[in-house]
Parts: sequence; C-alpha cells; structure tokens
Amino acid sequence: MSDRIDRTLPSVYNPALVETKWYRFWEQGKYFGVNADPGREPFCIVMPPPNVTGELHMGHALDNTLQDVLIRWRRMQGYAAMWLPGTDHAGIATQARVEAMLAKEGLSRYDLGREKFLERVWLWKEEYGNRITEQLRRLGASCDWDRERFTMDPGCSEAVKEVFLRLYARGLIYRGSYIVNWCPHCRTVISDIEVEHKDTAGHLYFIKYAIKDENRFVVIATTRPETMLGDTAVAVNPDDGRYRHLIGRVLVLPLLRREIPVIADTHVDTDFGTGALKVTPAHDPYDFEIGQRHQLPTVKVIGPDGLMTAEAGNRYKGLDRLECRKLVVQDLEAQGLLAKVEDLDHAVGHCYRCDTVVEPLVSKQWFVRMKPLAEPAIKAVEDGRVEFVPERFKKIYLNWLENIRDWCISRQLWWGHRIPVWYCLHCGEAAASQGEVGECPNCGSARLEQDADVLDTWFSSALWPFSTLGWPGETTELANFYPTSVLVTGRDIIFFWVARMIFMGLGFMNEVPFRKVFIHGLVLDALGRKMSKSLGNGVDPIDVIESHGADSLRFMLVTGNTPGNDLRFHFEKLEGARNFVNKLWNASRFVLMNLGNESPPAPSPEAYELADRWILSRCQEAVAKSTDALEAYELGEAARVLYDFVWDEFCDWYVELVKTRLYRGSGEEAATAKAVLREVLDGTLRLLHPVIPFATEEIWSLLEPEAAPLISQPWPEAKPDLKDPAVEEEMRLLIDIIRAVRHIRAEMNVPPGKRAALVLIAPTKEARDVITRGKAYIEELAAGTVSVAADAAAKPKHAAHAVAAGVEVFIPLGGLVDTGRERARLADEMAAVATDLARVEQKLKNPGFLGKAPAAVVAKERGKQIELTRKLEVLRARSAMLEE
RNA sequence: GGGCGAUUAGCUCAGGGGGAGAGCACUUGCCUUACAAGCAAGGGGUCGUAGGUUCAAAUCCUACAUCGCCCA
Repeated sequence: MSDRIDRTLPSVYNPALVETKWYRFWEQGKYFGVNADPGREPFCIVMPPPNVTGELHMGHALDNTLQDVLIRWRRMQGYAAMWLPGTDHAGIATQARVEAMLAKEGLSRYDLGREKFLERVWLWKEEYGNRITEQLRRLGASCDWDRERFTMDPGCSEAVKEVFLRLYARGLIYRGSYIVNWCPHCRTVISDIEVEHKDTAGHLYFIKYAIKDENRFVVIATTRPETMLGDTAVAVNPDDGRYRHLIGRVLVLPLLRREIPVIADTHVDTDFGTGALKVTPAHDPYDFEIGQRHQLPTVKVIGPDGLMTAEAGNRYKGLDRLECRKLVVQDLEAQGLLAKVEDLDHAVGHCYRCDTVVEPLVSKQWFVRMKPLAEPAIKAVEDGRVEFVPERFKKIYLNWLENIRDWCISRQLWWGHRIPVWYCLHCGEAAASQGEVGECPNCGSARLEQDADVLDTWFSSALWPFSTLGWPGETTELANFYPTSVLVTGRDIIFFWVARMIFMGLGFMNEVPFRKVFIHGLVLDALGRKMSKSLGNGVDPIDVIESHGADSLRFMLVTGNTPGNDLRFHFEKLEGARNFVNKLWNASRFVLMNLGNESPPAPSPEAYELADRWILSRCQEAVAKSTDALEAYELGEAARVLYDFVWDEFCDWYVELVKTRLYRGSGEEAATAKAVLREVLDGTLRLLHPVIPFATEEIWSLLEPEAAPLISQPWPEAKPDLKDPAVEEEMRLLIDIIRAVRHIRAEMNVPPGKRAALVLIAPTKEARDVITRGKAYIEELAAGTVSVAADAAAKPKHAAHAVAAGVEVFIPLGGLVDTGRERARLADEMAAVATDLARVEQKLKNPGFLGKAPAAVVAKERGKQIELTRKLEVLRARSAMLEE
C-alpha cells in the first residue's frame, strides 16, 4: 500500500481546487473541437444562444448541463460530436441595458444619435458580453468555443439579409397597417407571442349609447372605457333577437357625440356583457378585424407614448390612458350614461420583457406571411422528421402552427439587424437590397432612406442552426452537420424559437434543422414558484458552483429531472449530489491507496472469485442500463442507475468484500482484487464522466496518469459475456444471509465488533455449497464464525434466529436471548408471512388466474407459495422450540 | 372555454398491468485502517375520489376534485 497517495488525497473532495484546472486543460488542449470527419458519424447540437446581456441562471444551467451530458457521452462513443455555442444580441434587453447606463450620464440614445449609440452598444457588448460564456465554462460546458457565434456577427447578419430578401422576393414578407402590440415602455412593437396574458382584476363598465333621435339607449359593456373615444361602430350578432331591429340604425357616441352605426357581425358573442359590442378598430385586435370586414374608419385615440391623442378630444388629449379611463368614467356618470359597473377578472396583455400593459395599436409594420411557411413545418413534425421528446409537446407545437397568424417582424429599436429596405423619398418606391441602394429603381432618384426599424431578434435566432454552420455559403460544416442531431431547450420557448427554426430550416435548407427536440421543464424554487428577479427567489448557479462544485450542481439537475417536467431546487438535493461526488471520491481514494504505485496486470478471469464475478456482472448491467437510458433521453434515469451502482453495489458491498483479500489475503489474491477494483473504477469513471466531468477527470488522472484524458476515452461497451445471472443469484443469497445476521445482531444489541458464532441450516445442497463458497464473506461482513449444517439436529436452542431465502440463521447467545421478546418477534414475522401466503394462495385458487395469466407469472406465484410455506413451517418449528 | 401536466412515505420525487421505491427527514446502534458529506439496522404509504376494462389496476379507460402551466 502506498502512503504517498494517501497523504496527497484529502478525505473530502474539494471541487474548487480542480475544476478550473481541468476546464483550462480541456479548452487549451482542444478537446471540445471537432471537424467534419467522413470516418465518424456526426452528432451536433447548436446551443440555444443566451442573451449577451444575461447572467447564467438555473434555466441555463439545466439546459446546458443536459446538452453537455449528451455531447460528452456521444463524443466518448466516438461520434464527431460538435456543440456549437454562441450568444444572442437580444434587441430589447440589450438596448434597454445600454440606455439605462446612458441615463446615468444624463443622456438618451437620441442625444447620441443612431450611429454613436450603436458604437456604445458594441463597446458594452465587448466588455460585458463574455460574462455568460465565462459562466458556461464554469459549469463545464464542453462546447467548441472556436466556433462561437453571435447573432449579429457578419455571417449571421448576412444570413438574415439573405433570408429577408428571399422571403420578400417570394412575397412572404409584406408591409402594411395592421393592429399590432405596442409596448409603451419599450417603445416598440412586439409580436403576438411576446404578449403575456395575465388574469387581472378589473371592471366591466356598462355604458349607454343613445339611439339617434330617440330617447332610447343601447347598453354596451367594456373593460376599457377610454377606448370608446375611438369607437366607430357598435356590433351585434345578427341572430340576436334583442338587437335585430337596431341593425343599420345610428347611435350617438357619448361624450364626443360622434354618430356611429349599428352593424351586424356573426363573431359577436351574445353571452358576453349585453351582447352589444363597441367597436374600436384602432385599439383592439378583434375590433380591428370587424372594422376590416365592415370597412369602418379607424380612429386612433391612444398614441405610441401611451397618451391620448388629439382625436380623443380636447378634454382627454395628453392624458395617460389610465387617467383618461378615470375621467371618462367620471364624465359618463355625470351625464347619467354609466348604467353599472361590475367586477371582472380578465386577461390583460403584458410585455414579456418589461411587464408593461401592452397597447393594441394600428401601425405600419413588416410582417411574415405565415401560412405557406407553417404548412411544411406542420408536416415535418406530423410525419416524424422532427420528433419531440417527450412526445406530448408535439401537440402544443402543432396547435400553435395550425392557428398561426402573420408574424410582425419590425421593431422600433436601433440595436438589431436593420431592415434591408430603402424608400425613395421622391416617389415612395420601396427597394429591398443586400447593400445600400444608390438610386431608386422606379424613378432614378438618388434620395433614398433606409427603413429605420430593425428585425425581431427571433428572426435571426430562427436561422441559428444553419447561419452558424455557414449559410448562405456552402460549407463542409453544413454538409456534415446539418440537420443537427438534437435541440435541447425549455418548453417555454417552443413557439418563439423551435417552431421558427423548423419553418426557416425547411424554407431555406429544404431540410429540418434537427431530428429531435428534447424539451425540459423549468427550474422552480423550493416552493414551486418560478424563479424571478422580482420575487428575489432565484438561486445563482455560480454561487452553487462555488459552494458545492459544478459536478454537484450538474448531478442534482440531471437526477432531479424527468423529461419535460419542472424541477424544484432544494438545497437538500444539492447536498445529496455533493455527497455522492464525495462518495465517488472516497471510493476512488480507497482504490488508489490500495493500488499504490503498482500497475496490476489485467485481471485474469481464472483467478476471479465470486465477488469479482458479481461486481463485473453488475457493472455490465450498469453499462447497459445507463446507455439505454441515455439513448432514450432519460438522463435522470441514467444517473440514478449509476448512483445505485456506485453507492449500493460497489461501495457498500464490493469494496467491503474485497478488504479481506487486500489486507489479509495472499499476494495473488490481493492482486486479483486490485485488478478488479481498478477495472470497475475505470468503467465507473467513464460512465459518470458526462454528468460529473470534473471529479471523474481528476480521479482518472490519478488512476491513469499516463493515459489520455478521460474526456477523450471511449464509452464502455456492454460485454454480455460478463453478465452472469447464476453468480448474481448466489450473491443475492449471501447478501440476504448477511443482512439477516446484521438484523438479529442489531435487534439483540450485539455490539458490532463482537464476533458471534453463526449456525446456518440449509436444507439444499446448492444452498450449502453457496454458503461454503461465501463463508469468508459472511464471516467478514456479519462478524461471526460460520458453521453450516443440513439437519435440524444442529439447531441451537438458546439462540437468536432468522430465515433468509430458506436458510435458517442461528446466533447462539446463551442467556443473552430474551425468549419473550424473541417469541413476540417470531409471532410478528409469522403473521406477515401468513398474510403474504394467503394472498398468493388466493391467486392460485382463482381459475381465471390459472387459465389466463402467463405461465411464467403462475410459476412465479407457485414458487412464492413454496417459499412462504417453508418459511412459515420453519418459523413455527422455531416457535415451538422456544416453548419447550 | 380548450389543451397539457401533476396528485405515490412527514418533505421532494422516481416508477408503471402480476411482491409499493429512492433521497432527505425520523428512530436505534456505531469515529469499523475510503468516506461522520460516513457505516449498519429499522419505523412509516387503503399510490387524489368514484366508476369501468381485466384472471389481476397505483399502473389502462371514463368522470370528478384540487393544484400548476399553456392557449383563447
């Protein structure tokens, strides 16, 4: 035994000492990189690009851990595994961040002007944009940083322009005035999916609209009374008998006294409010559609600043929309036109970036015509060219695409891809172009101006799987790695990103962007709430890495997770993960200490004893099960299998079983044990490396100082010939016996150190042979001296007693045995066995069961019946013996 | 209103037609030459409710309840 290693290895694993070292080693050694290689099957993941403004949060940690596990595993399996990282320019968020910084200097972006402002954003990006990529490194992400991309780098920008121009040429991009979602805080349009609907406590106002030249009223109900200033009609359902006679009549809009018609529209819900709907085409998406159908005028009463416009009338002009609501209600009431007010919870749209209530506005914007793009994207998922894992997310995806509306892609921001369209200031002609347009294609004028807006950030994200691989160029990367293998992302982003990548991929590559979409849930706090800045309940992954190590964080995230489900963050779980890493560390320490500086020869199967064959067989099981689980994207299951193998089987049983040979065995016995320890640890490190990369690499470097690093070692292959059910069966019997003895000892308060005589009565020769072979194990782990017998004559009377798999265990304790207590214990056990036996016999009496259940199931029940019957007999005999 | 998910031990969660599992917590005993971030032994659950299918249901089906998420 070498004490050199003993002294150098602390008994508590300290991740802080090794993680940075190994990450640097891997990165500088180019272990993350891969090139297209015709000899190897490609496996490619493009990383969902985090925002450059961002800090690593638990969602990133989960998402990237899952990707890293897959990549490291496939890399070890010999695939050309490419994980392509990058960041997203995050238009609104980044611009807001820089504007906030300028505000501290007392400046606005308008003070700087567009060009100077953008210079500042780029400077800011250079300075702070690497933060998140540094944080990903601390997590252990083995992505190929040499291929790192940015959604606004020259390549991605070219792809964006190219896609815009091609869609424009195909008539799939158009500009028009439609109702859009305006965020008064971000001062830009946002798309439909960027609006979050939240149930909000509000009121339903019932307002009386006078019928012209009559002393009668139509009562309408609205949650937004201020918009009545922009009403251009009242709509009723033509089937609604209450109002049929009013269709075509004219109403007088209260307050403004504008005359508006009553129109008929089948989309009006007769059950909501009074069944009469005020129509404000400029400020409500449904009203806008009604307005389109009936050619109603559009009166904009709310401006982009969220303030009332001149159209709202002098009394209301300039007021904030909410102040205006109060005043309108007050005025209506004063004029006796407010019929009533009810409480109503209703969904109010909020900006997903800044949480401001969005304002539906009519505005001239650029749109992508979705129907033609959505159709192939629907088909690709329906026919399985893209598969969702878990499958249920397919439905969510399809449902969204089947009801898709056109995508508003222009944003009133400066930071982003500027829309590549120039307008002629002379004739108004619009020209889309890759570069500057010098001359109007229509009138030849040289006075042109580029569209001021930029594109939705998601427009560039949608191209990510092919823009990052070199499109529109024809690169070997595209040829080899597109379609990518799997996309790993959160379920909150299926619409924003997954769907858009699929239709863009199909539209421009004629091929899906990835074969699989692996969806995971959200990381919630311990109480099951979303982690959010406003709640302050977020847990910072970097803090966790610093306190418990990246491996522990990764292990916790992987084991706590089942595909698609949310996961609560509990510190106890993190501690459990850390304890496991520490367990692995100490088991390795044990192996390393015993190996010392020796290099044991490869284990020779002839020298194996039972425990060796057993652990190698169990190890095969772990290889097969964890590999299968990974193939099925059940990463948590894979980690659990390995946890059980390492802790329960390797540490609790094998390591304990091997100690006798190591400490007291012959040289040859010890060498065999060492060889097997080494073999099993070797395999275990490989299996755990994808989830626990740092600790396993560190241990590997101690175990195999001359070998190539673990990250580049092959994944263990299943060797079915090492699987040995007979050996597993034998060990199971021995383990049962050892447990039974320990149980008695604990019950009888026999001190753990005290050796006891163990009398084992086994009725079958097979069982006696197993016990004889495993005698040393029992003696070591149950601290006793074993004698085996076949017949009842050997049964000692004053002894504690147990039955394990048909074998009776006696521990003669003389006066130490409390016969009263022992009798009670026996009675309990007999009752339990009798209950089990009754249930089994009930089944075996049932002709339906005998006739219809599979033969194997019936045989199993018969076996159980025999075993339980025998056990009951043994217990009865023992009980009778105590009575004597 | 529609869809999806969850409901299993005190807590957090796996599992999934044929003997109810894990981690944490709890009880008892142990500093046993890898590990007290540990070892050993235990206690604890009519698997949300009601029906149905089946020889057999925690597991499949239907309805309902509660919670959560998404869409309208």
